[in-house]
Amino acid sequence: MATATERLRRYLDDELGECRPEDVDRRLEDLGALAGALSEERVTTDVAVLSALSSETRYAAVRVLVAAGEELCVCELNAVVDASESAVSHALSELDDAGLVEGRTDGRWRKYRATDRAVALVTVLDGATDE
Amino acid sequence: MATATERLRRYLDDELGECRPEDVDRRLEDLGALAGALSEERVTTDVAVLSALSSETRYAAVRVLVAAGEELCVCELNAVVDASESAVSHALSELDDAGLVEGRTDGRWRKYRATDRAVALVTVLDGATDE
DNA sequence: CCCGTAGTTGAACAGCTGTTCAATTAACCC
DNA sequence: GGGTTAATTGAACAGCTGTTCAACTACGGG
Repeated sequence: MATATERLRRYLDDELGECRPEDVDRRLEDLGALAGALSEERVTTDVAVLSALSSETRYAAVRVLVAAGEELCVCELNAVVDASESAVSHALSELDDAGLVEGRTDGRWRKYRATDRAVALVTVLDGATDE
Repeated sequence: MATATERLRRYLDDELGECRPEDVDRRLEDLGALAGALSEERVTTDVAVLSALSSETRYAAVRVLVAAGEELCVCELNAVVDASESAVSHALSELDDAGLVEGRTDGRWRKYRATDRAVALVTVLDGATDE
């Protein structure tokens, strides 16, 4: 880590023309603030959400639910998602854990809907909110 | 797949009270349209982007770049991202492949910035666009 | 040209992951 | 209560992944 700080000092020296120890300290502080702007817990949560979507089966399931705009029955997802029934069930379970879908039981049918967060993420991936 | 259609038929029967073969066909068509709204290529691309962010090292690097709002030198990232220099390099390379960062060489320094897409995704994860 | 620096990249490896298979659970109907 | 249906879940396994290590490439200065 000392070498990382050394290199940063040389970089600032290069950029600023001259570099005092306090310049390095300040820069490290500024950079640390950027990294520290979100908690470790938040990083873990966000990465869990992103991981939940980084599989074609789970992503497809979420896409269908978002496109539907309302809850769908698991048997409907099984009919259109290109994966086995068991794989779809695993996918829905993990999406539920990640807070991207919400499920409810209706008799022996089970229905899922996309959460607002899933909608927001999918919308961004579509580029609809590019501004 | 025949059993999936059979179950869908029973579901529609249950939901609609009665179910004709053309009802099943129509529903399958509607569901298929939801799934088919985006191309296979697009699914692959989106999943690649999401996968690129589903690692704490890559996610942290992108978060810092987004928070910085401007390009940072690799040595600056090395100073704040909690990973080895080599791991950070691998991370940046994959993020670049996924279109989430853009790099340029400045002498022997190498600098990266977050792309608009990365900014949009991170913003959504923050909930800033929840509406 | 040589040396040192900045950063990248490939291979190895430990650990992780998604699907399959089979068992299981819960609900409904007779 | 038994049988069937709807869906879930755990374990196994093949394949994938992130970090480390070491080698490499490119650039700048003397």
